[in-house]
Amino acid sequence: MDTTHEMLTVTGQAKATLPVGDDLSPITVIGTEPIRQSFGGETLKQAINSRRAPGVSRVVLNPDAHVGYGAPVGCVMVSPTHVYPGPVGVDIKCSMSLLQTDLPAEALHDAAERRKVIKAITKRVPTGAGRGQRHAPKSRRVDGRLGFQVATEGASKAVLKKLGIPKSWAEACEDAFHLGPDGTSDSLAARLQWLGRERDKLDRIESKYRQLGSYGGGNHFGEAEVVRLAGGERERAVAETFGLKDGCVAFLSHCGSRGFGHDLAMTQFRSLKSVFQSRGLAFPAGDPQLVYAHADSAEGQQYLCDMAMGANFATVNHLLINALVLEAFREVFPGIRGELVYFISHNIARQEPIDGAVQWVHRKGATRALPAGHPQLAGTRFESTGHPILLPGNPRDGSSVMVADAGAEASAFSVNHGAGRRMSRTRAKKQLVQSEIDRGLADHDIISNCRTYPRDEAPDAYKDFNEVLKSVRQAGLASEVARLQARFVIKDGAPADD
DNA sequence: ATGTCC
Repeated sequence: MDTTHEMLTVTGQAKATLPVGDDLSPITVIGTEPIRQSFGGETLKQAINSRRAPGVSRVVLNPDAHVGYGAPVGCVMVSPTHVYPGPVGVDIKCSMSLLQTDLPAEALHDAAERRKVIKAITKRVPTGAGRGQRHAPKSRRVDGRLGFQVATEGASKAVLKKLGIPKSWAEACEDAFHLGPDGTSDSLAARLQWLGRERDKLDRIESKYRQLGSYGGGNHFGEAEVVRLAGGERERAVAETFGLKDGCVAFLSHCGSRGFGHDLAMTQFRSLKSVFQSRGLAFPAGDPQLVYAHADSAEGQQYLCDMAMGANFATVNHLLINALVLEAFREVFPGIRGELVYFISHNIARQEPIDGAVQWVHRKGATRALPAGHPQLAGTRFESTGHPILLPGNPRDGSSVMVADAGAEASAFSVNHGAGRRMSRTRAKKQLVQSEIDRGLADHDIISNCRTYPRDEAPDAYKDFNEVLKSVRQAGLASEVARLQARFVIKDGAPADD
């Protein structure tokens, strides 16, 4: 145990605080004892740096926390005045989505049937860096004009119609579209036109539009699941509102804004860094990755435009993937129905009422968790339940659908975004044995599109998901509504021969 | 996360 761990003051079974000095309120730490012990010293240092950074009013560290870009992945950083691009992250609006079908789980009993669906999906939705639109039919080809519309309008009626996405799915989004800081999409259009002219600022931007409807690589994935509803009466009622169907197949996706958002984020890091340097400003804790802007400054407004456009791209990317996945399922199982349960981000800054004031809530690898009655749910179909929280665990131990409890206020209305890394990619590749990973998944009758499962993405490269979920429950943040059991996984990796 | 080192 190092010095920083000794500074953790335990305030509940799964809650602690970490003091940061200078009369600042301490960091809220969520996690059972074993989870708190799993935090590395560098992770805690990044959390302290974030809390001490200018304009920051509050920081929450979640059970899935690990080292990130400036701030830990798995943290919430709140500011009434400042925006922080690093703590939004390089994959702007990286998100989870869940598609519920009415296909009974038994239909996927035979591996041969699952192989057919895998093939139908990978034919439509590519994986891997730089990949996109390999076999998109003309009707769904994203040219410069449609790409521009996607970036500036998000999931508008016109965009959904052009891409053949059901218009009702916009209502199952945390945010279906993002406007510029002036409250219009005109500011986004102006900004995008300017970026398009500055070739050194955003190179070959139109080539990135064609990645719409693709997964990418790393920890992104698509996964067919069997839905198992939790036992409680209240949980059953909530599951019904969410549209979850016990014993039926659902499809969970994890991806973000691909090369488009990446380029916008990297361009912002570079330009804000040079603003700091030219003005002789010090980086918070000396870390350029914690570069920031006042939300109402010219730089802040430009960042918010770029974040909004990355977010719009990520939103339509997810919705298109879900439409293509449903189409793939229907190729194998004609006539089945599918509805989007929810689409929710874990890399975004949003304005929300926190501690009595509207503030910028930066969720970096953290999921919004608004309980029943929260003002931002007024008028939505989740007003009286809270919205669905989609938490990927790992294919072996499952994933979870949760709903926020009133206690979520303690964590700035946020929970974790998954299990969180236990070991670095390098360590995982060195330490984990390929044959054991593949056998472990085979033992659970889980197949994938990969010949061998990526070692750095193996279940054991991540923290114990059940301990993470226990942390969330014991801290009083959220309750489990359903568990998702993986039947097959789509990931970027060596393709299986078939 | 990212045409994973222009």
